[in-house]
Formats: sequence, structure tokens, C-alpha cells
Amino acid sequence: MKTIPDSSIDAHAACYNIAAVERDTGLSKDTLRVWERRYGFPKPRRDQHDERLYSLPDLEKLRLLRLLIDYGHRPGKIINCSTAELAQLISSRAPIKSPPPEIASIIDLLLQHDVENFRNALLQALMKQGLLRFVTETVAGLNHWIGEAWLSGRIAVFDEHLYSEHIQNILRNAIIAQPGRGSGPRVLLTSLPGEKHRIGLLMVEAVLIAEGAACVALGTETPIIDIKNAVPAYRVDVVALSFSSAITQTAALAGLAELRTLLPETVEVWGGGGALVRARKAAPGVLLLRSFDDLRYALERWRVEHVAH
Amino acid sequence: MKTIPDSSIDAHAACYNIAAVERDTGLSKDTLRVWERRYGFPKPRRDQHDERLYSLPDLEKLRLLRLLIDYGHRPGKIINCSTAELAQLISSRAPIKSPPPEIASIIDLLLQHDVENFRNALLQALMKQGLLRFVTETVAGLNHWIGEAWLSGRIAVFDEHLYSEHIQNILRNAIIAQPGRGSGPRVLLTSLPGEKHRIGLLMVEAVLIAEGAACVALGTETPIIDIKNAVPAYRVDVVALSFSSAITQTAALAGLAELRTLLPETVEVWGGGGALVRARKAAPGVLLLRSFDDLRYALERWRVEHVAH
DNA sequence: TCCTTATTTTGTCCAAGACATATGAAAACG
DNA sequence: CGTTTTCATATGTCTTGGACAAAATAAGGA
Repeated sequence: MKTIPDSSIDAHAACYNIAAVERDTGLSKDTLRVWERRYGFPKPRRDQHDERLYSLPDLEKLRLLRLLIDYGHRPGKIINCSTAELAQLISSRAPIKSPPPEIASIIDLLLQHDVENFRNALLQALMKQGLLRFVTETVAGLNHWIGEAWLSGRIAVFDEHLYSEHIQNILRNAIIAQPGRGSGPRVLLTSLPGEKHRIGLLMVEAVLIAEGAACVALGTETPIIDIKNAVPAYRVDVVALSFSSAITQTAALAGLAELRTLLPETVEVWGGGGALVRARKAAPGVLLLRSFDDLRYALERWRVEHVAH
Repeated sequence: MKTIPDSSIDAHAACYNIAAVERDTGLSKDTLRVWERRYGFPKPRRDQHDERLYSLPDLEKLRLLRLLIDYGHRPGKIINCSTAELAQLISSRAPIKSPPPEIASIIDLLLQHDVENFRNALLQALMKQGLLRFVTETVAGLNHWIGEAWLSGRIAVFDEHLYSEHIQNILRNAIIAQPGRGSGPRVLLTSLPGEKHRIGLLMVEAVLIAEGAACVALGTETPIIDIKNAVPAYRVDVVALSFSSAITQTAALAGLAELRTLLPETVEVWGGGGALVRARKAAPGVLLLRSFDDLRYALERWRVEHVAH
């Protein structure tokens, strides 16, 4: 059977088959082929068996396109812009501000590959701010500005990997250090298949635990049917799902709606994350959380409602 | 654009379109269609536009098939068995021996969904044994026996997710609690694209740090080209890659050989993990680590060689 | 300004064929 | 007899071009 090719074989030539491009850009194979047919981009060269081989510049342009489309641009309007024009569209999208100094100093340490001091700076920020402010201010800020840096090519893939690992270390350390369950609802926390971003999930878990809720964290990519089965097993009151911007808003809302139909009425369904901040309305019985404040309000509301009974 | 249908319309009929089945079973749309063409299963009914609508029983049988195929069965041989026969095949995979009592008691807590006591049992084991023994005995044992339980169908998907999350919490907590760099080599630790298993990587990181080496952990799935670029940036002495049994031995050895050609002679390449325990020999200049003891010997050897200079 | 209704855009699904690679069995070797 | 090599089969992924529904936009009307 054909598998994702060993990218090492052509690492220097930077050739990607359609499966690798799907994985790296999040654009489906069908979409890639239909864009080629309709718009003439991307137009990859072929190997000896007429299979598509995408170049690294194509891949970069596709990533920019994906980003702009997520932001609201239409594919047909921008697909024939040059990579430079797309990059300019992105940078012109938001007024170019620089990150606040406390964020900038941490990012500088990452860019200088100073692992030790990077780790220490994160730990110090956590100690100084406490878990709640650390998550909602420092980590959220770092995510945003590191995303910006990645878009403009100022940060390497391996730097981002290192960042993700260290944030996970810190957040999980804080999570396990917290005392046992609190007074709040039992919240099952996970993401649906295809959603691989772990940091958002850990941030939510940290906030929930800091607020005294009991969290059952299943990590990323739990199939819907297994979420359904886990709800009675762990006797949870709320199922919370996280959707990063890597997933389309439509897919996120559809997943939430499907889950809603599978769970008993007594179990609440909450959804949040980058894919949903601009969503208008969700299926009935699904609560959208567009910020960490929304999350805290939702917790408080749950407590009020369940004390009354 | 077509999306996952609002299943609330047909919630009781439990109909899934091909995208939902792909998401929940991990079988690609192409695979589902070609199975239907070749083997006659699954044979979903169609909606008014001739699009496939899979039933819940089909979905359940597909998940059993996926499980058995992962374990080594061939699709063509088992695809026309009934769901009951498949379930029996799975349960007949019972382990020959039972786990030692200290492992069994922890697994029992997981099977009873007792999150609090499960967490506490892990923490207690860590305290009692120290990081090194905890990793090489308890965590290694848990991985093995939970794998067995998964194969025989005695453990749910969500239980395994919860296990993975908690082990990560504990290991990362231990990792960050360690004092800064030690005397040993700087080791870059990661896995190649396609290798998603994080726990093995974290176990290695814990052992390295306990032994006083400085670890640059990049998490899973770092493209080879990015590993190459990270080596000078972080000035590492050793690149260590982890390969779980989910990857074939051939693929693991090929990846190591490829990396070896891309790195300068002065940087060592180490490989380990389930895929390589039975490997005979690797490419020249690649060190195979078949056990945690091998890892510790390799560290000691490096230190001896680099003190002499 | 808001709601309803056309029109265009855009992503997903389909079919059937082709083919490379994983797997397992048979053959040749040490 | 154990080990590697060779071959055949099984199996998953890629191909093309057509079709069409849902989303997004534009146009019309209260």
C-alpha cells in the first residue's frame, strides 16, 4: 500500500505528495485537485507515474491561502496573488503592533535558542502571575505572537516544537500540583478527530482546575462515539470541546451539533477555541465560549443553576 | 460546500456520511469505497443523491475491523466475518500471563474510572520508586499491560486517552522539577513524521534528565529537514529518535540512515523504541538502543570519550 | 435596516481504473 | 535447520472528470 512518502528521500529537493500537503496545510486532497482544475493553482509537477509533486514554495503559498480563507477571504479572489502579495495581505490585516515587552522578552529567548533561560522565564511568569493570569495573559499572548512570527517566517519549525513542549511541561506541572476535585461541575475535556492542538486544551484545563472544577481530560482527537461512552463512565456534567483555527467553523459547529444529539439532555455541551470566536450561533443546547471569561461565566452559571435544585 | 449533515434530523436512524465514518474509524474515504467495491462490505444505503449513508452497526463493525487489522489480521480474511465473530476474535486475544499486582492494582483503578485514586496511585508509585525506577518499571509495565488489555478489548478508547494524559502530566511534572542541565551530552529528542507516540519520548526524556544529560525535546513528528536545522541552532551532541511498534522496523532504520547522512560526523545518532528492539544492525554511525540500560550505557560511553579529549 | 430570494462560488462525493508497496509464501542459500 | 532472496498476491492511495448541495454573495422588496 502506498503511504506518506519518506520525506527524507527528497528532503533537499523539497517535494511533497498530495497526502503530505493535505497533512501540512489542512486542505483536503479533493480541494487541492479541484483548485488545480479550476484556478490553475497549485500546478505541481508530476513524478514518473503522473502523481503530483508539490514544491516547498507551493506549500508555503497554500498555507497563506488557508489562513486568509479562514479569515474570510474567498479562494477565487486571492488564489492567483503572489506569495508576497498574500503575505502583505496578512500583515496588513492587523495593524502591525509589537508584542508587549514581557511577551517579547520571552519570545526573544526562544529565537535565541536559549533553552534554559526560556524555561526559567516561563516559570518565573507563572510564579509571579499565578496560574489563571499566566494562562489567560502570558500563554495566550505567546500563542498569538508566536503565530504571527511563524506567519512572517521569523520562527523555525523546531522552535515552535520546542515552545509547545515547554508550555505543555509548565501547564501540566501546574495542573497536577492543584489539589483534588473542587465544588464545580465535572467537565470532560477533549477535541474531535482531526483537531491536534493540545495547548488550547491544556489552557482550558488549567483554568477549570484553578476555578475549582473537576476535569476529566482525554487529550486530543477522541471519536464522538467514545465521548458518548465516556460520559456515563465518568459521570460528567459537562462536555467541553476545543477547536483551534486549524479547523473550519462549519466543521466545528457540525461536530458540536452531532455530539448534542448523542448525549442526554442533562449533560451540557460547551465549545470554544479559535475556530468559534467569530461564530454567531450554535445548535440548540450547545454553549459557545468565545473567551476565557465566557468559560468562567459558564461555570458560575452552572453552579447557580445546580445549587437551586 | 457540503458538510457533515445535521444528524439531529436522523438521530434515531443513526446515519453517518462517509466523512463522519472516516473521522470516527480512521479509515480513509478511498479505503471505504474500495472495500465496498472489492469485498462488498460495508454496503451502505444511499440518500436521494446516491451518497453513502452508513448505519451504526456498520460503524461498529468497521471499528472492530480496524482494531484487528492494527493487530496484524488481513482485511480480506476477516471482513466478511460477523460482528460477533470479530468480537470473539478480539476477546480470544487474552494475555497469557497476568500483570504483577502493583501494575494490576493501578490498571484496576483506571478500569473503574476512579480518576482521583488513579492519579494518586501513580504519584505514590513515583514517590516510592524515584523517577528512574518509576519510568523503567511502572510506566513500562503499564504501557505493556494496557496495550494487552486494549488488544483484548477490555479497555475503552477513552480509558486509554485518560491514561495517556495522566502519564504525561506525571512525567512532565517530574521533568520540569529536575534541576537545570547536568554534565552529560546535549541530546535532541524527537520522532519522525508519522510517529505520534509521545509517552515513549517522555520516558526517555525523564531517564536522560535523571542521568544528568541536557535534553532538547521537540515532541513528536519533526520533519527530518527541521531536525537537521535544529542541530546547529541548539548545538546538540546527540540526536535521539524514538520509534514505537506502530512503525515498521524497516521504516525506522531508513529514517535513521537518512538522518545520519544529513548530520555532521561529530553529532551522534541514536535510535530506540519498540520498532527497533529486534533490529540486528543499523546503518554505520547509528547507535541502536534496545533498552533503557542501553541508553544509560550510551550516555556513560559518551562521557568517557569526551572527557579524554 | 432588515428579511427574502436569486445567483455564484466552492468544497465534497462519485465511479472505475491504475499502480506501488506491504505482506506472506515459496525458493534458494549458508 | 535457520536465514535471506524472490515472487505473487493483497491492499491502500492516486488518478480523471463530472455532478451537485451548501455557503456566501448579490439583488430585490417590505
